[in-house]
Amino acid sequence: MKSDRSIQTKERIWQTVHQIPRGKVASYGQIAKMANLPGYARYVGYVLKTLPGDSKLPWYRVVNSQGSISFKKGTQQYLLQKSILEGEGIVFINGKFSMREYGWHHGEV
DNA sequence: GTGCTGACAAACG
DNA sequence: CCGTTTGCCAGCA
Repeated sequence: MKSDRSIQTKERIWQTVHQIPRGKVASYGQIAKMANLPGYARYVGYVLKTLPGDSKLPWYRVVNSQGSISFKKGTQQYLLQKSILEGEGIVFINGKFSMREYGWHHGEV
């Protein structure tokens, strides 16, 4: 069995991602830290990757700490995430955006 | 158990 | 600013 702990861990990550307000983004490491799981940045990526297709989670608001999308540039996934974020008002310049401007801090809406 | 992988991140040069 | 190295950790073969 997949241990109850890992299940709750995933749910805490889902909850945290769910709280990211529209038009803002958060890094994998930041999500992990907020979910009280420092060091689990890569695991956050894994959790999002294995989300069920019908999930309503705003996975596209999770990006890397360098202010860019973690999918390989040019892939369908990269383009999808980029267009959704642009639709929420985020401006890309050479594949990057300002974390200082769009970064989310727990507590703000 | 062992070794490799990855939607990461920070430190180097 | 960019490519590389190192640290990280659960999943999976």
